[in-house]
Amino acid sequence: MSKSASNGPTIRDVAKRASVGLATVSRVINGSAPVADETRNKVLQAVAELKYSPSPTARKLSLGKTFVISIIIPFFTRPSFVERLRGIDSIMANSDYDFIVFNVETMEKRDHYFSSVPRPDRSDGVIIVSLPTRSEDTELFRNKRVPVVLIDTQHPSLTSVTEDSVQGGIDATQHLVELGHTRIAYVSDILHDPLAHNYTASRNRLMGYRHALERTGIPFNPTYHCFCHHDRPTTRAMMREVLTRPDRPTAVFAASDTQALGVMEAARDLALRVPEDLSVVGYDDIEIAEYVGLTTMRQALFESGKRGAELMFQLLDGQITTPRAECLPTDLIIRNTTCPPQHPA
Amino acid sequence: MSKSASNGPTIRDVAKRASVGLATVSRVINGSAPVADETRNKVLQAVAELKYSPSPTARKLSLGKTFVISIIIPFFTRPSFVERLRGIDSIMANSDYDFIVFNVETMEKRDHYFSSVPRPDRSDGVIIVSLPTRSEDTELFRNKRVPVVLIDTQHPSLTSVTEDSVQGGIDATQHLVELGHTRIAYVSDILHDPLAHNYTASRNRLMGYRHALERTGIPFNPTYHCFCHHDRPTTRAMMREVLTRPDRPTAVFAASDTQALGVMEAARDLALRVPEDLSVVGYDDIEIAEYVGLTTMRQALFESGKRGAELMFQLLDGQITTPRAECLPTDLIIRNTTCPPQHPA
DNA sequence: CTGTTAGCGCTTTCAA
DNA sequence: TTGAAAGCGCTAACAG
Repeated sequence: MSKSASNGPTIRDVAKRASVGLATVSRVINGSAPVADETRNKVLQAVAELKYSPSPTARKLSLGKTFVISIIIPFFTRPSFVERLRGIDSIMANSDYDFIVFNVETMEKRDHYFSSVPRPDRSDGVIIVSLPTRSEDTELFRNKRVPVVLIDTQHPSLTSVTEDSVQGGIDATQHLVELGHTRIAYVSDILHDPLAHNYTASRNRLMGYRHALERTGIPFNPTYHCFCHHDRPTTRAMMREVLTRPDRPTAVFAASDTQALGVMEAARDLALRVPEDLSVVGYDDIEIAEYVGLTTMRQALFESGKRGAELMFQLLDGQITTPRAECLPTDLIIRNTTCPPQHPA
Repeated sequence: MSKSASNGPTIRDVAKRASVGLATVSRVINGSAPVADETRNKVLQAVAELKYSPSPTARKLSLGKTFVISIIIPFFTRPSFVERLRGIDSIMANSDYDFIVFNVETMEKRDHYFSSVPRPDRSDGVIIVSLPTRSEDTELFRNKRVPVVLIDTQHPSLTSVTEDSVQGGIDATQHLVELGHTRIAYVSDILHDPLAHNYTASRNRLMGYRHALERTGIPFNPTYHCFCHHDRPTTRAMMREVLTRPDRPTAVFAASDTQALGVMEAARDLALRVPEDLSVVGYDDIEIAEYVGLTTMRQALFESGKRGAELMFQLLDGQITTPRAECLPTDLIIRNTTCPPQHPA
């Protein structure tokens, strides 16, 4: 027996009032089978009089669907993640589905959500943002038979939408190289922490960075790869060290705008002018980047969320059967934190 | 009959395997009644072997609960809203409840969500952030018997947590007055649009502003109340006009940091130095405020979300029976965008 | 302490 | 075209 109080009219009340069977009510409400006009009207009227609207929960149970898409996302609070979420929302809001956000800030949370969220009676589908998946994970997903789409990461057996971070890394570095810089630092998250701001992407950007360097004949200097926890104050502190080294870099490519801001703060602390004494390029093009005039790689953040949601619906419709990996472009937005070095090497 | 495929083991499978009645399984799982140790172990083992976990949907239907708290929030993407959301999440994540975010960006959406979301079979409770409620709305909520808590707005019949915006407006203005300013502008959203960034709060801050002015004997000058759509570019454009007026203000108090940034951009456009030529104080203390050294009113954004969620749980527990209105403090953070005017009046 | 049974509100065969 | 009835997976009386 239910604990709940009287919960508004049920389909049974409507049927009674319209003097029809309750299956008929269901039929007119869902348009799932033809109903005589006259009957339909009676039902519609009863619905109106009772202000009836069907119970989502009962519907779910009967249909064996949940009508929820779960989003597993780290630090949903950070600007770039928020933007992706907004893209997802733009599609979701006009559907029958609700979405539930699972915010991951620790490994335990990650593991917990990875195993508890993708269950057919919990979510009809799950979108995973910026969280690398191992094969054991995907195995699990497949067993549970819940469709999954990845945003910002990839896996051979899952459909995904990513930005080309390797190319982004190349372009950003290339820009600095063309300006004449040779002492170019790369600052990123801690690359061996899968929960870092952006584990996979940071690694890929590093690859792009190294590639761009190498093809220009600039040797990769490991001491120019600086990494720390992904936040402004930490980055600032770290860079204060780096920028006082005798061979301090004349340019830095940061794996995110947030870190780029930390770099600029450090420069300010040391009275280094940007861009004259130090060129800085960021990554993401978050809203504030424009305000501070930061040169940065723009990612299709909103678009990635939107596209991910669209792919999810196609998966749900059975329109996609084999994993599809989409890749979104990335653009260098040149503003005024980069210029040729004062003392070319 | 269900459309769904085989959905994993059910309570019945467990019961069968453990050779007990299915009520017993329910009892050990929920700890809802004493069970003999031996029996319990048999059940637990069966659960483990089958990797059984109960269907949330069925549970909901049976219990007449949804285990979801809905959040109705405008522009959840903006920094200050994100911060409140994070506060809500901090409490929610450790509960049995999921939360669903309904993002309001138009009046239609608002009305739609206000009437469709607070239904007992859709949400066990709803938290409404920064959206004014009329008595017709609260009437509706009461009829539906869904507990509601308001964050950042108030209503006599609902429990709420707000910041004291009037006092905040007073303090911000007072700071400017004490510095010696007399030509102080107030910039805000469009105050007659309930969907403005922050309808109620903007109005209250205006009251505080006027109050602080008046008690110092500075007459309120309506042309110093500037308002426009809540975003940086628009504010920038508007302020470019205002700051070229012959009697241009020497200080501005902006109803949000975002708008304060727009003001500073306008100043930059006109080669006005901040704070020497123009003092600026913002509101919110969003993350970037520190980076740009903005003097601003810090609100307990995260805290408000956290507190709101806590109140919701108390409501759900029946610990609160009559509406309670809590008010959070607000602090002036003085950084370096304010100083005495160059040409005191 | 434990099993049986009756719902929760809906969708969908199956007959009529 | 329509109604009766079964069943989705679970909880909670009610007996035993």
